[in-house]
Amino acid sequence: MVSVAKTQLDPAVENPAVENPAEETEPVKLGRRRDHTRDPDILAAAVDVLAECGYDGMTIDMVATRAKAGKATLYRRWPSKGELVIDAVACMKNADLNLSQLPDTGTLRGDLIAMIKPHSIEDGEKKLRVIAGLMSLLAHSPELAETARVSVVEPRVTAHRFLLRRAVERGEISPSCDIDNLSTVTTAMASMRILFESKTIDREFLISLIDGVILPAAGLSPGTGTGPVAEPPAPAETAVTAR
Amino acid sequence: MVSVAKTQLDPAVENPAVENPAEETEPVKLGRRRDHTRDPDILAAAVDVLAECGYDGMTIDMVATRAKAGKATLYRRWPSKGELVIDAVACMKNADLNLSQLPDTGTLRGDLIAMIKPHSIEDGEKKLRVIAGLMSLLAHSPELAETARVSVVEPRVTAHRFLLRRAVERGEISPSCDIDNLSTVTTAMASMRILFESKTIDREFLISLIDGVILPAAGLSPGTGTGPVAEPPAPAETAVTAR
DNA sequence: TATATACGATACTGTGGAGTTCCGGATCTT
DNA sequence: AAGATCCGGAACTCCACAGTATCGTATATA
Repeated sequence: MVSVAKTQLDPAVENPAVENPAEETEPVKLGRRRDHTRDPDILAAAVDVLAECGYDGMTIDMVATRAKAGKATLYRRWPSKGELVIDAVACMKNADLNLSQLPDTGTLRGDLIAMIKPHSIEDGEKKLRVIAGLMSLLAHSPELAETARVSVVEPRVTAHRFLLRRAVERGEISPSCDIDNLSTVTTAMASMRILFESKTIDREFLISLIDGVILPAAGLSPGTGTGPVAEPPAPAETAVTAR
Repeated sequence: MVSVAKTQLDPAVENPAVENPAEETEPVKLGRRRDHTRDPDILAAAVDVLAECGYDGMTIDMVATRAKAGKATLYRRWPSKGELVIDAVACMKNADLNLSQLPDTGTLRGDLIAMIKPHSIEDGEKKLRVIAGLMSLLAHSPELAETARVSVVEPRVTAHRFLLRRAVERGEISPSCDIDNLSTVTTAMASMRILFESKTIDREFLISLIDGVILPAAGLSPGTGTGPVAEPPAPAETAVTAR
């Protein structure tokens, strides 16, 4: 169940101007052309339904109705429910976490706190609910699992890794820190909270993770302000290049 | 879908000797009696199928066949698929993590490492796969969500919390440590790894969590306990016990 | 022995949803 | 204009599965 996604990714099939000489002959283009401006609406509707009902609870009719489209329209664009879902999950990626317009406050704690934004939290919760809804498929569909990971988990972990590496370069924390694990902790703990405990993520929880886990594990003791108040039990031996 | 579980928990309905005077009249007990020694087999079969196929992929026939039982037998004992699943999830709890026969090596690191057992890892992975298979239901069934949490997450977090508290009482780590978050980190990270990354849990990963996250966050530099230390990128100044 | 229930096995019923087809109308090419 | 394809909408087919009923057999009470 659920095989390969290709729609949305191969403009040659849709664009009349492009023709692959060695490809299967795309004979002509006659009649009314497909309105691709509707694709995002349909995919967004699919994401909404996925978040609410999960994969098995979602029906094509639900998606079509919510997108104010006909069922046949959906099947004209995606060959099956599974492929529609794969595209829907993949299109969740966009979001906001652009590689390097991340906060740069000068301290790791400042950066981590600056990443706490209500919009980002809400967005993350919804995406996690989508993942939860199709989690039973992930074990049997490595492709979907990878798509989900890249869309939801990967961007957040990458952002944290970036901030941690910069803190190392800045000399704020030791290079011997376990960057890989530390950059995953917040996402893992937030996932646990949403998926298993049915709680929501709030600012207080995220700050408790920063001050109670990440910063101490990085060798920093949390200060009250934005600045680093390094006061570990053992004196830090690393080169303290205060920015 | 999926309502209340009561089977297995009310011996009065099954035991001929017990009769509730104000209850519904249990008239008599005639004919062949139900063989309750089969219950565990059926529930175990249900857990197996759940782990492999998820809730929606699981059929009653699969469970009956695997348990070498008849479909009617299952419906004689559980009124619906949903209630069977609730009981199956609840019966995963037993396991091994008895409250206080946990390791006591004298050091936090020793205790945490002593908790790493192949059997426990394998058991945890299977249970997580079960949870993954019915995760889309958890959002709509708080009862099932709580049952799952109590069966899978709660015991492990509680065990870690116990070890951390003992380390505080022992004076090994500071009472100001964020015990609640730290006792959840390992389970959260392991869940992330299995559910999102389709990786397995191994000893190396768990030790890297202990030495890279938990102990540093608790204010301990790794190497004070027994056993090998996870290899950090930078030269460790601690006693290098090359295994 | 007569009666009643549990057992595994199998056949049956009912329903919900994936996927298909057809419709009247709109939009494109030639 | 003619023909082809799109659109939203609705009716349709097909099938898998939850749940029920039945059968021959086994095990219980009275």
